[in-house]
Amino acid sequence: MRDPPATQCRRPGDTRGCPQIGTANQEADIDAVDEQLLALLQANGRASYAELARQVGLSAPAVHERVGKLESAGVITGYTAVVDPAAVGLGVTALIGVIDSDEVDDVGILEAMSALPHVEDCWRTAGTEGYVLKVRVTDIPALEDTINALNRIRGVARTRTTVVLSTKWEGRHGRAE
Amino acid sequence: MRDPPATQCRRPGDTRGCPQIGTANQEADIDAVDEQLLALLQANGRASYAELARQVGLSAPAVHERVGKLESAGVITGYTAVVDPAAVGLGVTALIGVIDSDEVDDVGILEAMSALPHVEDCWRTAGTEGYVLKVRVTDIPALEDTINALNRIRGVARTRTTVVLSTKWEGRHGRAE
DNA sequence: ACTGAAACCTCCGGTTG
DNA sequence: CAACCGGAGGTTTCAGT
Repeated sequence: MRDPPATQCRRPGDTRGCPQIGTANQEADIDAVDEQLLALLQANGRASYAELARQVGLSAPAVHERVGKLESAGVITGYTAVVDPAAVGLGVTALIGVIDSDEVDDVGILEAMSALPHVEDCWRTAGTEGYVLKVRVTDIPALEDTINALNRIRGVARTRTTVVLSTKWEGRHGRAE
Repeated sequence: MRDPPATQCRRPGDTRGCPQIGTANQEADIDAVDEQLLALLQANGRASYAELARQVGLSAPAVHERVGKLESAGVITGYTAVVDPAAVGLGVTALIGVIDSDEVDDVGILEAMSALPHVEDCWRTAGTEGYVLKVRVTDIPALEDTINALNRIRGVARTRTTVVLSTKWEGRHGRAE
Protein backbone atom coordinates (compact mmCIF):
# COMPACT_ATOMS: atom_id res chain seq x y z
CA MET A 1 0.00 0.00 0.00
CA ARG A 2 0.94 3.59 -0.14
CA ASP A 3 3.18 5.07 2.49
CA PRO A 4 1.32 6.91 5.19
CA PRO A 5 2.19 10.55 4.94
CA ALA A 6 1.84 11.48 8.58
CA THR A 7 4.12 9.02 10.23
CA GLN A 8 7.47 10.14 9.01
CA CYS A 9 9.09 13.50 8.64
CA ARG A 10 10.87 14.16 5.44
CA ARG A 11 12.39 17.55 6.12
CA PRO A 12 15.93 17.64 7.40
CA GLY A 13 16.75 19.78 10.36
CA ASP A 14 13.56 19.37 12.24
CA THR A 15 13.26 18.37 15.85
CA ARG A 16 12.83 14.69 16.34
CA GLY A 17 9.58 13.01 15.72
CA CYS A 18 7.42 16.06 15.40
CA PRO A 19 5.07 15.73 12.49
CA GLN A 20 4.11 19.30 12.00
CA ILE A 21 6.32 22.32 12.05
CA GLY A 22 5.79 25.36 9.92
CA THR A 23 9.39 25.89 9.12
CA ALA A 24 10.39 26.05 5.56
CA ASN A 25 8.00 26.47 2.71
CA GLN A 26 6.96 29.96 2.05
CA GLU A 27 5.51 29.66 -1.41
CA ALA A 28 3.47 27.06 -3.10
CA ASP A 29 1.16 27.73 -6.00
CA ILE A 30 -2.28 26.84 -4.80
CA ASP A 31 -5.19 27.45 -7.07
CA ALA A 32 -8.85 27.64 -6.17
CA VAL A 33 -9.39 23.90 -6.42
CA ASP A 34 -6.46 23.23 -4.13
CA GLU A 35 -7.83 25.64 -1.57
CA GLN A 36 -11.15 23.88 -1.79
CA LEU A 37 -9.45 20.54 -1.26
CA LEU A 38 -7.54 21.89 1.73
CA ALA A 39 -10.72 23.21 3.28
CA LEU A 40 -12.52 19.92 2.71
CA LEU A 41 -9.66 17.91 4.16
CA GLN A 42 -9.39 20.20 7.17
CA ALA A 43 -13.07 19.71 7.78
CA ASN A 44 -12.93 15.96 7.22
CA GLY A 45 -9.50 14.46 6.97
CA ARG A 46 -10.88 11.02 6.18
CA ALA A 47 -12.93 12.05 3.17
CA SER A 48 -12.32 9.65 0.30
CA TYR A 49 -10.80 10.88 -2.92
CA ALA A 50 -13.99 9.92 -4.69
CA GLU A 51 -16.01 12.07 -2.29
CA LEU A 52 -13.59 14.97 -2.67
CA ALA A 53 -13.80 14.56 -6.43
CA ARG A 54 -17.56 14.94 -6.31
CA GLN A 55 -17.32 18.09 -4.25
CA VAL A 56 -14.79 19.84 -6.43
CA GLY A 57 -16.08 18.57 -9.76
CA LEU A 58 -13.03 16.60 -10.83
CA SER A 59 -12.30 12.93 -11.25
CA ALA A 60 -10.93 10.88 -8.38
CA PRO A 61 -7.51 10.32 -9.98
CA ALA A 62 -7.13 14.03 -10.56
CA VAL A 63 -7.92 14.73 -6.92
CA HIS A 64 -5.59 12.00 -5.83
CA GLU A 65 -2.77 13.55 -7.78
CA ARG A 66 -3.42 17.04 -6.47
CA VAL A 67 -3.56 15.92 -2.86
CA GLY A 68 -0.39 13.94 -3.36
CA LYS A 69 1.34 17.05 -4.63
CA LEU A 70 0.08 19.08 -1.70
CA GLU A 71 1.54 16.45 0.60
CA SER A 72 4.93 16.25 -1.07
CA ALA A 73 5.10 20.02 -1.29
CA GLY A 74 4.72 20.18 2.48
CA VAL A 75 1.44 22.06 2.38
CA ILE A 76 -0.32 19.13 4.00
CA THR A 77 2.02 17.83 6.67
CA GLY A 78 -0.20 15.07 7.97
CA TYR A 79 -3.62 13.96 9.04
CA THR A 80 -4.82 13.52 12.58
CA ALA A 81 -7.84 12.42 14.54
CA VAL A 82 -9.18 15.13 16.82
CA VAL A 83 -9.65 13.61 20.25
CA ASP A 84 -11.61 15.17 23.10
CA PRO A 85 -8.96 15.61 25.80
CA ALA A 86 -11.42 15.20 28.65
CA ALA A 87 -12.53 11.85 27.24
CA VAL A 88 -9.02 10.49 27.54
CA GLY A 89 -8.46 11.83 31.02
CA LEU A 90 -6.74 15.11 30.22
CA GLY A 91 -9.04 17.40 32.10
CA VAL A 92 -6.70 20.32 32.77
CA THR A 93 -5.26 22.65 30.16
CA ALA A 94 -2.83 25.44 30.95
CA LEU A 95 -0.67 27.98 29.18
CA ILE A 96 2.77 28.39 30.66
CA GLY A 97 5.10 31.24 29.87
CA VAL A 98 8.73 30.27 30.32
CA ILE A 99 11.17 33.07 31.14
CA ASP A 100 14.61 31.88 30.15
CA SER A 101 17.70 33.29 31.77
CA ASP A 102 20.08 35.19 29.57
CA GLU A 103 23.06 33.06 28.93
CA VAL A 104 22.00 29.50 28.34
CA ASP A 105 21.69 27.74 25.04
CA ASP A 106 18.21 27.45 23.66
CA VAL A 107 18.75 23.95 22.43
CA GLY A 108 19.13 22.52 25.90
CA ILE A 109 15.97 24.19 27.11
CA LEU A 110 14.06 23.01 24.07
CA GLU A 111 15.19 19.44 24.46
CA ALA A 112 14.29 19.44 28.13
CA MET A 113 10.85 20.89 27.45
CA SER A 114 10.32 18.46 24.61
CA ALA A 115 10.96 15.62 27.00
CA LEU A 116 7.91 16.56 29.02
CA PRO A 117 5.16 14.52 27.46
CA HIS A 118 2.28 16.83 28.30
CA VAL A 119 3.61 19.85 26.46
CA GLU A 120 1.45 19.80 23.36
CA ASP A 121 2.51 23.12 21.85
CA CYS A 122 5.68 25.13 22.13
CA TRP A 123 6.10 28.60 20.71
CA ARG A 124 9.18 30.82 20.77
CA THR A 125 7.86 34.26 21.53
CA ALA A 126 8.88 37.89 21.53
CA GLY A 127 8.45 39.73 24.79
CA THR A 128 9.30 39.02 28.38
CA GLU A 129 8.56 35.34 28.08
CA GLY A 130 10.89 33.48 25.79
CA TYR A 131 8.58 30.53 25.29
CA VAL A 132 4.91 29.85 25.71
CA LEU A 133 3.72 26.28 26.14
CA LYS A 134 0.32 24.71 26.07
CA VAL A 135 0.15 21.72 28.36
CA ARG A 136 -2.61 19.21 29.00
CA VAL A 137 -2.57 17.10 32.14
CA THR A 138 -4.92 14.90 34.06
CA ASP A 139 -5.40 17.09 37.10
CA ILE A 140 -3.97 19.92 39.16
CA PRO A 141 -1.32 17.83 40.91
CA ALA A 142 -0.05 16.75 37.52
CA LEU A 143 0.07 20.40 36.51
CA GLU A 144 2.15 21.13 39.58
CA ASP A 145 4.51 18.35 38.60
CA THR A 146 4.90 19.80 35.15
CA ILE A 147 5.54 23.30 36.47
CA ASN A 148 8.11 21.94 38.88
CA ALA A 149 9.81 20.01 36.11
CA LEU A 150 9.95 23.13 33.94
CA ASN A 151 11.48 25.18 36.74
CA ARG A 152 14.14 22.57 37.26
CA ILE A 153 15.36 22.95 33.69
CA ARG A 154 18.75 24.63 33.52
CA GLY A 155 18.23 28.00 31.90
CA VAL A 156 14.65 28.46 33.01
CA ALA A 157 14.49 31.45 35.31
CA ARG A 158 10.81 31.53 36.02
CA THR A 159 7.46 30.32 34.74
CA ARG A 160 4.07 31.96 34.68
CA THR A 161 1.08 29.65 34.48
CA THR A 162 -2.38 30.52 33.26
CA VAL A 163 -4.99 27.86 33.87
CA VAL A 164 -7.57 27.41 31.14
CA LEU A 165 -11.06 27.42 32.62
CA SER A 166 -12.75 26.31 29.44
CA THR A 167 -11.84 25.92 25.81
CA LYS A 168 -14.24 27.92 23.68
CA TRP A 169 -12.86 26.56 20.46
CA GLU A 170 -9.62 25.16 19.21
CA GLY A 171 -8.15 24.50 15.80
CA ARG A 172 -10.71 26.49 13.90
CA HIS A 173 -9.86 27.02 10.27
CA GLY A 174 -11.08 30.11 8.54
CA ARG A 175 -14.80 29.88 8.93
CA ALA A 176 -16.46 31.90 11.63
CA GLU A 177 -19.13 29.71 13.12
CA MET B 1 -28.02 -15.78 25.42
CA ARG B 2 -25.68 -13.45 23.76
CA ASP B 3 -24.52 -10.42 25.58
CA PRO B 4 -25.77 -7.18 24.15
CA PRO B 5 -23.07 -5.66 21.95
CA ALA B 6 -24.43 -2.16 21.73
CA THR B 7 -24.05 -0.63 25.15
CA GLN B 8 -20.99 -0.51 27.28
CA CYS B 9 -21.38 -0.17 31.01
CA ARG B 10 -19.14 1.98 33.07
CA ARG B 11 -16.85 0.40 35.51
CA PRO B 12 -18.86 -0.80 38.46
CA GLY B 13 -16.30 -0.35 41.22
CA ASP B 14 -15.47 3.20 40.37
CA THR B 15 -14.33 5.31 43.30
CA ARG B 16 -16.09 8.43 42.24
CA GLY B 17 -19.59 7.11 41.97
CA CYS B 18 -21.30 10.24 40.79
CA PRO B 19 -22.80 10.01 37.34
CA GLN B 20 -22.23 13.16 35.41
CA ILE B 21 -24.97 15.57 34.65
CA GLY B 22 -25.94 15.47 31.04
CA THR B 23 -23.65 17.97 29.40
CA ALA B 24 -20.36 16.64 28.23
CA ASN B 25 -18.49 13.42 28.05
CA GLN B 26 -16.23 13.20 31.03
CA GLU B 27 -14.96 9.69 30.75
CA ALA B 28 -15.61 6.84 28.43
CA ASP B 29 -14.28 3.39 29.06
CA ILE B 30 -11.35 2.97 26.79
CA ASP B 31 -9.37 -0.22 26.86
CA ALA B 32 -5.82 -0.76 25.71
CA VAL B 33 -6.79 -1.46 22.11
CA ASP B 34 -8.85 1.71 21.95
CA GLU B 35 -5.92 3.72 23.24
CA GLN B 36 -3.74 2.14 20.60
CA LEU B 37 -6.26 3.01 17.92
CA LEU B 38 -6.46 6.59 19.16
CA ALA B 39 -2.70 6.92 19.07
CA LEU B 40 -2.52 5.47 15.57
CA LEU B 41 -5.27 7.73 14.30
CA GLN B 42 -3.69 10.79 15.89
CA ALA B 43 -0.44 9.92 14.15
CA ASN B 44 -2.12 9.18 10.83
CA GLY B 45 -5.75 10.12 10.57
CA ARG B 46 -6.06 8.57 7.13
CA ALA B 47 -4.84 5.12 8.08
CA SER B 48 -7.14 2.52 6.59
CA TYR B 49 -9.12 0.24 8.84
CA ALA B 50 -7.24 -2.68 7.35
CA GLU B 51 -3.94 -1.09 8.27
CA LEU B 52 -5.14 -0.30 11.77
CA ALA B 53 -6.36 -3.87 12.09
CA ARG B 54 -2.92 -5.18 11.27
CA GLN B 55 -1.29 -2.95 13.85
CA VAL B 56 -3.60 -3.85 16.71
CA GLY B 57 -4.04 -7.49 15.79
CA LEU B 58 -7.75 -7.46 15.08
CA SER B 59 -9.86 -7.84 11.97
CA ALA B 60 -10.85 -4.83 9.92
CA PRO B 61 -14.56 -5.02 10.77
CA ALA B 62 -13.74 -5.14 14.47
CA VAL B 63 -11.59 -2.03 14.15
CA HIS B 64 -14.28 -0.35 12.12
CA GLU B 65 -16.81 -0.97 14.84
CA ARG B 66 -14.52 0.23 17.61
CA VAL B 67 -13.64 3.41 15.81
CA GLY B 68 -17.30 4.01 15.08
CA LYS B 69 -18.08 3.74 18.77
CA LEU B 70 -15.26 6.09 19.68
CA GLU B 71 -16.72 8.57 17.23
CA SER B 72 -20.29 8.33 18.45
CA ALA B 73 -19.13 8.46 22.06
CA GLY B 74 -17.50 11.81 21.31
CA VAL B 75 -13.98 10.61 22.03
CA ILE B 76 -13.00 11.21 18.43
CA THR B 77 -14.63 14.46 17.41
CA GLY B 78 -13.30 14.60 13.88
CA TYR B 79 -10.41 14.21 11.52
CA THR B 80 -8.40 16.97 9.99
CA ALA B 81 -5.56 17.55 7.60
CA VAL B 82 -2.66 19.38 9.21
CA VAL B 83 -1.75 22.25 6.93
CA ASP B 84 1.45 24.27 7.13
CA PRO B 85 0.18 27.78 7.84
CA ALA B 86 3.07 29.46 6.05
CA ALA B 87 2.30 27.49 2.91
CA VAL B 88 -1.18 28.97 2.75
CA GLY B 89 -0.04 32.50 3.42
CA LEU B 90 -0.50 32.65 7.17
CA GLY B 91 2.99 33.65 8.11
CA VAL B 92 2.33 35.38 11.43
CA THR B 93 1.13 33.68 14.59
CA ALA B 94 0.36 35.55 17.79
CA LEU B 95 -1.10 34.94 21.21
CA ILE B 96 -3.42 37.66 22.42
CA GLY B 97 -4.59 38.06 25.96
CA VAL B 98 -7.93 39.79 26.19
CA ILE B 99 -8.69 41.68 29.39
CA ASP B 100 -12.42 42.04 29.65
CA SER B 101 -14.01 44.82 31.62
CA ASP B 102 -16.05 43.86 34.61
CA GLU B 103 -19.65 44.34 33.74
CA VAL B 104 -20.32 43.06 30.28
CA ASP B 105 -21.81 39.75 29.27
CA ASP B 106 -19.39 37.13 28.14
CA VAL B 107 -21.62 35.93 25.36
CA GLY B 108 -21.34 39.15 23.45
CA ILE B 109 -17.58 39.18 23.67
CA LEU B 110 -17.38 35.57 22.61
CA GLU B 111 -19.60 36.10 19.63
CA ALA B 112 -17.63 39.10 18.53
CA MET B 113 -14.32 37.28 18.87
CA SER B 114 -15.74 34.28 17.09
CA ALA B 115 -16.61 36.50 14.17
CA LEU B 116 -12.96 37.25 13.58
CA PRO B 117 -11.89 34.58 11.14
CA HIS B 118 -8.24 34.44 12.12
CA VAL B 119 -8.81 33.49 15.74
CA GLU B 120 -7.99 29.79 15.63
CA ASP B 121 -8.12 29.05 19.35
CA CYS B 122 -10.00 30.71 22.20
CA TRP B 123 -9.48 29.81 25.83
CA ARG B 124 -11.27 31.24 28.86
CA THR B 125 -8.56 31.68 31.43
CA ALA B 126 -8.03 32.36 35.10
CA GLY B 127 -5.87 35.33 35.97
CA THR B 128 -5.71 38.90 34.83
CA GLU B 129 -6.58 38.04 31.26
CA GLY B 130 -10.04 36.70 30.82
CA TYR B 131 -9.35 35.13 27.44
CA VAL B 132 -6.31 34.04 25.50
CA LEU B 133 -6.53 33.72 21.75
CA LYS B 134 -4.22 32.23 19.19
CA VAL B 135 -4.48 34.03 15.90
CA ARG B 136 -2.86 33.40 12.56
CA VAL B 137 -2.70 36.13 9.97
CA THR B 138 -0.90 36.84 6.75
CA ASP B 139 1.38 39.61 7.97
CA ILE B 140 1.91 42.27 10.60
CA PRO B 141 -0.59 44.76 9.18
CA ALA B 142 -3.21 42.04 9.33
CA LEU B 143 -2.25 41.42 12.93
CA GLU B 144 -2.75 45.09 13.63
CA ASP B 145 -6.18 44.91 12.07
CA THR B 146 -7.09 41.98 14.26
CA ILE B 147 -5.85 43.71 17.40
CA ASN B 148 -7.81 46.81 16.50
CA ALA B 149 -10.91 44.77 15.88
CA LEU B 150 -10.56 43.07 19.25
CA ASN B 151 -10.15 46.37 21.04
CA ARG B 152 -13.28 47.68 19.41
CA ILE B 153 -15.36 44.91 20.92
CA ARG B 154 -17.68 46.19 23.64
CA GLY B 155 -16.47 44.77 26.91
CA VAL B 156 -12.84 44.42 25.90
CA ALA B 157 -10.79 46.69 28.12
CA ARG B 158 -7.35 45.92 26.81
CA THR B 159 -5.37 43.38 24.86
CA ARG B 160 -1.82 42.12 25.28
CA THR B 161 -0.21 40.62 22.20
CA THR B 162 2.71 38.23 22.12
CA VAL B 163 4.12 37.59 18.68
CA VAL B 164 5.26 34.04 17.99
CA LEU B 165 8.76 34.06 16.54
CA SER B 166 8.76 30.40 15.64
CA THR B 167 6.64 27.37 16.34
CA LYS B 168 8.78 24.65 17.85
CA TRP B 169 6.00 22.13 17.75
CA GLU B 170 2.25 22.13 17.78
CA GLY B 171 -0.37 19.51 18.36
CA ARG B 172 1.94 16.92 19.79
CA HIS B 173 0.14 13.99 21.34
CA GLY B 174 1.60 12.23 24.33
CA ARG B 175 4.79 10.78 23.04
CA ALA B 176 7.98 12.51 23.99
CA GLU B 177 10.57 10.68 22.04
C1' DA C 1 -15.02 -10.60 17.27
C1' DC C 2 -14.38 -13.48 13.12
C1' DT C 3 -15.71 -15.03 8.17
C1' DG C 4 -17.48 -14.21 3.53
C1' DA C 5 -19.30 -11.48 -0.13
C1' DA C 6 -20.77 -7.40 -2.70
C1' DA C 7 -20.02 -2.60 -3.46
C1' DC C 8 -16.84 0.75 -3.29
C1' DC C 9 -12.48 2.89 -3.61
C1' DT C 10 -7.55 3.36 -4.64
C1' DC C 11 -4.14 3.66 -7.84
C1' DC C 12 -1.64 2.00 -11.66
C1' DG C 13 -0.94 2.47 -16.74
C1' DG C 14 -2.10 4.67 -20.99
C1' DT C 15 -4.40 8.58 -23.56
C1' DT C 16 -6.02 13.06 -24.72
C1' DG C 17 -6.39 18.25 -24.88
C1' DC D 1 1.39 19.48 -17.80
C1' DA D 2 -3.08 18.70 -16.00
C1' DA D 3 -6.88 15.98 -16.36
C1' DC D 4 -9.66 11.87 -17.90
C1' DC D 5 -10.39 6.62 -18.79
C1' DG D 6 -10.19 1.53 -17.74
C1' DG D 7 -9.27 -2.16 -14.90
C1' DA D 8 -6.83 -4.94 -11.32
C1' DG D 9 -6.31 -5.28 -6.55
C1' DG D 10 -7.30 -3.74 -1.97
C1' DT D 11 -10.78 -1.79 1.30
C1' DT D 12 -15.10 -0.78 3.38
C1' DT D 13 -19.19 -2.50 5.16
C1' DC D 14 -22.74 -5.27 5.14
C1' DA D 15 -24.66 -9.97 6.41
C1' DG D 16 -24.52 -14.28 9.39
C1' DT D 17 -22.07 -17.50 12.60
